Amino acid sequence: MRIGELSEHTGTPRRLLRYYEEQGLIVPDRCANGYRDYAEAYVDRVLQIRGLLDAGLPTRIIKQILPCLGRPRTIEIPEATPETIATLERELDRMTARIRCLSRNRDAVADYLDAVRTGTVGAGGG
Amino acid sequence: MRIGELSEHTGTPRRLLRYYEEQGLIVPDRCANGYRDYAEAYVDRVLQIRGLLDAGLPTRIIKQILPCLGRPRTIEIPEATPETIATLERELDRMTARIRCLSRNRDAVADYLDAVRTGTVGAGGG
DNA sequence: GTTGACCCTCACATCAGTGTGAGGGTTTGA
DNA sequence: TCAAACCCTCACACTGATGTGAGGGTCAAC
Repeated sequence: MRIGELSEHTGTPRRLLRYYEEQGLIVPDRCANGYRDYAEAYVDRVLQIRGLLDAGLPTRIIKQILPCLGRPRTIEIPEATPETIATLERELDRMTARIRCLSRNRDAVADYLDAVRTGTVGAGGG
Repeated sequence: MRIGELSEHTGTPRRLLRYYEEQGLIVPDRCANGYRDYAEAYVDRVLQIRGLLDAGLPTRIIKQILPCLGRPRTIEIPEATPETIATLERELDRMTARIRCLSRNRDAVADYLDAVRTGTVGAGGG
């Protein structure tokens, strides 16, 4: 599919699809006329990229973790340099920390909203 | 405590402590000479702010969720305008989505690293 | 062969978070 | 009084993710 179609399917501006490519996150084929040609799988890939970006990961890191996602059975171990492994281990820790932080704060916000909705504050509601 | 001390305790550049203040995330007292004077509790607060920033939340949102954190028993319901409530509900959803996305990808990275470490790929390890 | 909807490559602009430094006051200690 | 180590307020600059537009090619429909 071409960039316009992918843009629609993923709700992502064309500009960003080109940007992700510039950052090496996606590498679409090219038609004879120079148009980008995306495989079907890029819909999920782009959605994943956007989710990770939204979660605070920079494109540089996303680029490194993308290769180990999506095909748990066909992991390409040979592609993993010791350097990449180290980066992944570091990022694994950071992601875990992020999840913990987000979870804690999410729960707190949820508790707050609960209290607001029931008009209750623990002080007895009055 | 003064800004230098808070900076040390939180590993946060002075510049950023001033920036967080500029964004309304923290509001230190001032000494007679104009120096900022931070209560002990700001250490945790700043750490929390940095965790949320790292998780992708912008200061604008952090500012809104901060008031409902830290004191689950003394929530100040009256401070919650309907607008704030709506924002919080929206952010709650987004945080949940972020957590899901991060968890899924975290697990995938963990699986990948596991496979690399055991030299196993399902293909038999080469 | 012209129009309109696509696509392309720049390239400048914006916003948030952060670095860095200029220019200057305060406090502490020799 | 002077120096060192703090603090202050600007203010410019960078990076990363994104918006926007200029200038121009491609292709299908008329």
